[in-house]
Amino acid sequence: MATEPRLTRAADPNGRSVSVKDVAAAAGVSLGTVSNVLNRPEKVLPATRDHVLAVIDDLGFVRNDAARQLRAGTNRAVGMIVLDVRNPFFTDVAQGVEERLGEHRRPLILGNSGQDARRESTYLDLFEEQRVSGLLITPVGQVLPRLRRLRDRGTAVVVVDRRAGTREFSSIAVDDKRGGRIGAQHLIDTGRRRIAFVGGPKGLSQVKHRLQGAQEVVDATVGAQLTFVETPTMDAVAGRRAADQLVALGKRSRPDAIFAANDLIALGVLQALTFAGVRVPDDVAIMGYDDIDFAASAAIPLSSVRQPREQLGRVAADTLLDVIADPGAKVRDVVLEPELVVRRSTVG
Amino acid sequence: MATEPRLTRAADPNGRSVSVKDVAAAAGVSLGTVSNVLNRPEKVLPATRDHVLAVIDDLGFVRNDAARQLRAGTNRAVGMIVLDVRNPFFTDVAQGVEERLGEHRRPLILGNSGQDARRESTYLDLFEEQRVSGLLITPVGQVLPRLRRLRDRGTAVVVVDRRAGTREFSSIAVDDKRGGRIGAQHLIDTGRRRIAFVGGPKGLSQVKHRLQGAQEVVDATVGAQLTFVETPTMDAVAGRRAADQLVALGKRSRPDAIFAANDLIALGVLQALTFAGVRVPDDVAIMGYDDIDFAASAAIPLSSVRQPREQLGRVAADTLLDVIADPGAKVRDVVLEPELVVRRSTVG
DNA sequence: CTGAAAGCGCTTACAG
DNA sequence: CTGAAAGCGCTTACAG
Repeated sequence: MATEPRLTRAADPNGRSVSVKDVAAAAGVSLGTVSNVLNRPEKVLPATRDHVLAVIDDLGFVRNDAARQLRAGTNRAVGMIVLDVRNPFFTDVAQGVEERLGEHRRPLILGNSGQDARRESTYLDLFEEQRVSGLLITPVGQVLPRLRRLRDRGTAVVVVDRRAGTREFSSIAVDDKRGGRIGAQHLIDTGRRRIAFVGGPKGLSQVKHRLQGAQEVVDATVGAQLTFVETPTMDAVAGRRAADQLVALGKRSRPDAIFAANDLIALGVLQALTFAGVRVPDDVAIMGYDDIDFAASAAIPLSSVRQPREQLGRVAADTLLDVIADPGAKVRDVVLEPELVVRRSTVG
Repeated sequence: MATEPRLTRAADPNGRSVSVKDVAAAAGVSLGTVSNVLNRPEKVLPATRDHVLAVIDDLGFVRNDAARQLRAGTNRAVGMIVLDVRNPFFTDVAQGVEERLGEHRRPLILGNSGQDARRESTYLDLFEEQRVSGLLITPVGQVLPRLRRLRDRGTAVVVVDRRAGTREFSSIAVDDKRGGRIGAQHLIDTGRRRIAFVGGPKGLSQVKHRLQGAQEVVDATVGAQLTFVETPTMDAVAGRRAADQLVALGKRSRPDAIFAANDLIALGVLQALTFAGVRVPDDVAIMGYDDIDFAASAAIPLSSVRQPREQLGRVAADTLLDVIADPGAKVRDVVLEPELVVRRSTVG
C-alpha cells in the first residue's frame, strides 16, 4: 500500500491528545464555543462553526467521551447481554436491536454470558460502571437485585426472550409454554408417543416453560410419555451427547421422537442419530426450536418452533428507547407468539 | 417471584448516585483510602479494608468508570469490529478473543460493521471517543488513516483475518490465496473444469485473494475456466441469488462447480440448486470456505476450506495484549494456514 | 452569540 | 498507612 501523507496530528510529541482547549486556541475562540459547535451547532454563527469544524478536522480532535460523560452525566450507549453469541438466534435478535438503536444513533455494546452466571455478572459490573443508558438482558443467574440497582441508578432495563417475572421491568418474550405445546402436539399428531425432551439447564426459564408445555400435551394424551434429558449447555455438542445416550438405550426403549430445546441441540442430535444409523424421521423424529436459518438447510431439514427473532429485537429496542425517554413509562409485558414450521425431520 | 428486601440504596432520594465521598463519610475514612481499597488494596490495613468494603457493599457503591478513566487516562476495554456478526465464522473468532481477554479481566466490546464502511466508521468513532486500550478490526473501508490516528492516540491496533498491507500494524490472517488454490485444486482434481467463483464485493481483500488463488490454479489447467459472480454481501441470500442466475444459464453453459467465498454463500447456493432440481455434486459440485460448524450438518455436507477460527481469535488477542503492554513491540505479520475438508458436496 | 468559571467523580502524588 | 489537594477534559449555566 502506498504511503499516504500524515493528514492529522492527533497527539503532540508528548503523546498528549488534542483537547477542546487546543482546538479553541488554534481557532481563536473560547472553549465554550468549541463545545457549542460540538453539542448545539445551531447556537453558533455559521462562519464560526465552519471555522471551528475545520480546525477540529485539521488537528484530528476527537472528543474524550469519558470527560463528556462525567460532566454531562449521560452515556448514550446501550448494553446487551445475550445467552450465547454463537447461537444465530441471539445474533438475529441483536441485529434487530442494533438496527433500531442505530436509527437513534445509539451504539450497542454486546456482551456474551455464554449461559454462565459469573460472566453475566462481570458484564453487569461493566455496564454498571459505565452507566449505560439502557440494558437489554436475557438473564441466566439471580440478577433481579442487580437490575433493581441499575434501574435506581437511572439505567433503563428491559428483559429479552423471557418474562421479567415481576412488574418492575418490561419484558419482550415469546410464549415458551405455547411453543412447547405446539411442538409436542405436532409430534403426537404425527403418531409419536415416546418423546424425549433434550435441553438445559432446567433452571433456565426458557427450557422450563418449553418443557412444561410439552408435558401438558403429553399428559393429555393416553399412552404418551415424556422424558427429560438435561444438558449443561444448549449447543450442538450437548445435542450429540444427549443423542448418544438415547441411542445407547437400544431400539426397544429409545424414544420415537426428540424435542430439542433449540435448533443447535437439534442439529447435534441429528448428526449423532445419522452417525449411529438411526433413520430420521422414520425411526426417530426430531423437532427443533427457534427456526434459525440453518434449520432449513440441515441434512434433514428440521421441523422447528419458530420464534420471531427480528421482531423480538426490534420491539425490545423500541421498548428500551421508550423507557430511556421516560423512566416512568408503563411497564410492558409483551408476549409474542411462536409458530410451527414443519419440515422433513418429523414427516418423511 | 417473591418480593425481596431492598438490600441496597444505590441512589439517594434525589437520584444522585453514591460516590466515593459518600463511602468515605460512611466509613469514617478519607476519600483517598477508599480509592486505595479499590485500586491498591494491599496498601490498606486489612481491618480498614474490610470495613470499607462492607460499607461499599452496604451502600451499593459502584465506581463511575467515566471518572476513573478520565483521571487515570486508561480504559481497560478492547473494541472489536467484525464484518458480519451473523456469520458464525466471526462469532467463533470473537469467542477465542473473549476467552483470552477474559483471562486478563479485559472486557470486549463487539461492533458489527455488516460489511458497511459507514457503520464501520461509526464504530471507529465510538471506540476513538472511548479511548479503548485496544482495537481488533477486520477492515471494510479505507481505514488506514483512522487506524494511524488511533495508534497515535495510544490505542493498540491489530488487524484480524487479513494482512495489514503495511508494516505499521500487526495482523493475524489466514493465507487466502492459498485457500483459493486448495479449494480450486480439489475441484480440478475431482474432474471439474467450468468453475464459478461466487462472492463479493470484490473490493474485499479476502474475496480478492481467494479468487486470485483459484484463478492461478485454473490458469495452470488446460481446458479449465473460471468465472466470477460478484455478490453484494456474503450471506445465504446472496448465494441463492447467484445460484439462480447460474441455473438460468441452462444445462449446457452452467458451471460444473461452484466455489463460494464463504460457507454462508455455499449454503445458499446449495438450497437454490436443490430447489432447481440440480443434483449436488453429480451435476454441480460446491466448495465452501471457512468450515463453520453448520457446513458439516448441511443437507449435502459441504466440502470447505477450513480456517483455524478459534486460533485466529486467540493469537489476535495475545498479539493485542502484547502491543498494549508494549506499544513499541515488534510488528507481527502472522499468516495461518487453511486446510481442505472434503465432504459430499464435491465427491458423491 | 461569545467567554470565563465551576464542577462532574474519580486517582494520584505528596505531605504527615 | 492515612488525609487534603490538585487536576483529568469536558459541559453547562451565567454574565457580558
